[in-house]
Amino acid sequence: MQISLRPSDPLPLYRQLVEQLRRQILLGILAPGSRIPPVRDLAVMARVNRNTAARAVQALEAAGLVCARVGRGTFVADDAPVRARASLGEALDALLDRTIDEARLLGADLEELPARLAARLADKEDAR
Amino acid sequence: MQISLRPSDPLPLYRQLVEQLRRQILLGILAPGSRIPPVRDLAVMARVNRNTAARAVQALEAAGLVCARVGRGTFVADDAPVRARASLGEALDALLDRTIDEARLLGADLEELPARLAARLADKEDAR
Amino acid sequence: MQISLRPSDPLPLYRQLVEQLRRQILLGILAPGSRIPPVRDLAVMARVNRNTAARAVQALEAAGLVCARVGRGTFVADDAPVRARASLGEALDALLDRTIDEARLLGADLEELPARLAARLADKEDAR
Amino acid sequence: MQISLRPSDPLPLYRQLVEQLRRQILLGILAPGSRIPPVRDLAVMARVNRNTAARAVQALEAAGLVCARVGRGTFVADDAPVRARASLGEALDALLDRTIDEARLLGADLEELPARLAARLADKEDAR
DNA sequence: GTGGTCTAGACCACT
DNA sequence: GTGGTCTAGACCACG
Repeated sequence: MQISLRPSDPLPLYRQLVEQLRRQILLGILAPGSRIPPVRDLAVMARVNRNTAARAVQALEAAGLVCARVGRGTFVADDAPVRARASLGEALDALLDRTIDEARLLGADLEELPARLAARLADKEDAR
Repeated sequence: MQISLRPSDPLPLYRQLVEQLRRQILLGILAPGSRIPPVRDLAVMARVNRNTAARAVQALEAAGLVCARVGRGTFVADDAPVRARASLGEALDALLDRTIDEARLLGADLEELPARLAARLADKEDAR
Repeated sequence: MQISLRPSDPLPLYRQLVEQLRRQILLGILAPGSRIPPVRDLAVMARVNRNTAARAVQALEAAGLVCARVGRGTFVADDAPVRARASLGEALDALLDRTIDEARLLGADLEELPARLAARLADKEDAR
Repeated sequence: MQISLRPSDPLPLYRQLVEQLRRQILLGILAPGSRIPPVRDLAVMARVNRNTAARAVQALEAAGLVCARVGRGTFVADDAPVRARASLGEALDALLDRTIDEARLLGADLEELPARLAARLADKEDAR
């Protein structure tokens, strides 16, 4: 299991960590009932302050994806994949809505937006 | 000329103001050589403190879109439309890049992204 | 008699006007005892607000280069050339001192400064 | 590290601070990757309000000399020395151009200017 | 009335 | 404790 964050990203580190972990759950890398690494280890893996890692885990627990048992560790909830999948769609739509709002604020032509996004994606693939 | 800011938006007020003004310049509502409203008036229009409005105008000046003359007022630069258009493209690409990065972080299928964005746009149009 | 100001210059317009007039006195274009143009005419010549022209004349009077007689006009003082010449040297040294201080603040190598100034002058001549 | 500002200087305090910090970077006192003092500390050192210090740091960030991370601090950019050196040359030429323009306005003989500047520098050294 | 600077003090999100 | 934003109110030089 590997975690890679981008410190320069405007998205806070703990939020990036949340998304990474949710993704692992979504992809089944972290299976329901399995134990996730302790906060200290997460912090080391993500090269992040312990508090930052703890905050991410708390967010996951608040979202019901994970369940912390004092003294034993934190475990992936049984219905985590379902929740994760549902929340992925929601999160994605919310993200796109924010993108649309910002683009409108910039004065862009919204019709062109999907094409431009596709072009941008193609650019990134080429850069690989 | 009207200005509407959303105080709850994560984008700071002064940045929202910058974008609104840049858009007016881009659309030619504020023509090159014309005078933009004094900072004090902008502040009233946008319902923000004078300093906040001043900060936005100073950002515009730093971007070369506008030229401020103490005691006389602030004027739209002659090459403002060109600069504004160029910076719109940059801002838009930066926005889309951020969107792509966040979507990847969420674990989304990037291929689907443009289609989903288009669908989201259509939804918003229908809601009108 | 012609006056040319640069509105974009950081030096305020009225100060530029003062220097232009002082120079005219220094060069004898405006002779001792002669009448200088009324503020209104100066304002037109310099393409400046009347208040700005008035301010410049007041500054000249405060410096003793000029003497205003209500109802009759403003006249160049008898000792104006002497004063103007003396103040030129002072003003020049003050200017250079300011330049040195700023260059030091910037972290520049002061030894190089005169040579760089000479180079800059040569550049400007070539541009002619 | 010490900071000394002159409140009576026509150059605004925050600009003076910018120059002081840029100089430290230029001279390598603040090395690339190193952390600069927190805004609150800078404010105390420079005896200015926190906002004034913050404004200076933000200007440095806008110039790409420094990178601010909320909650972590502000760090000298890797390419800061290069940028700083480049901008020093520009700033110096701009300063000398302003000096030339003002001297011309004063009615001075521009040929003499470099020599006079050198003399003024020698005077200052003797005064030491 | 114009833009610009500065202070003071508050609140926020992030580490 | 870190940087960032915002308000409020003052003062300044310039036109």
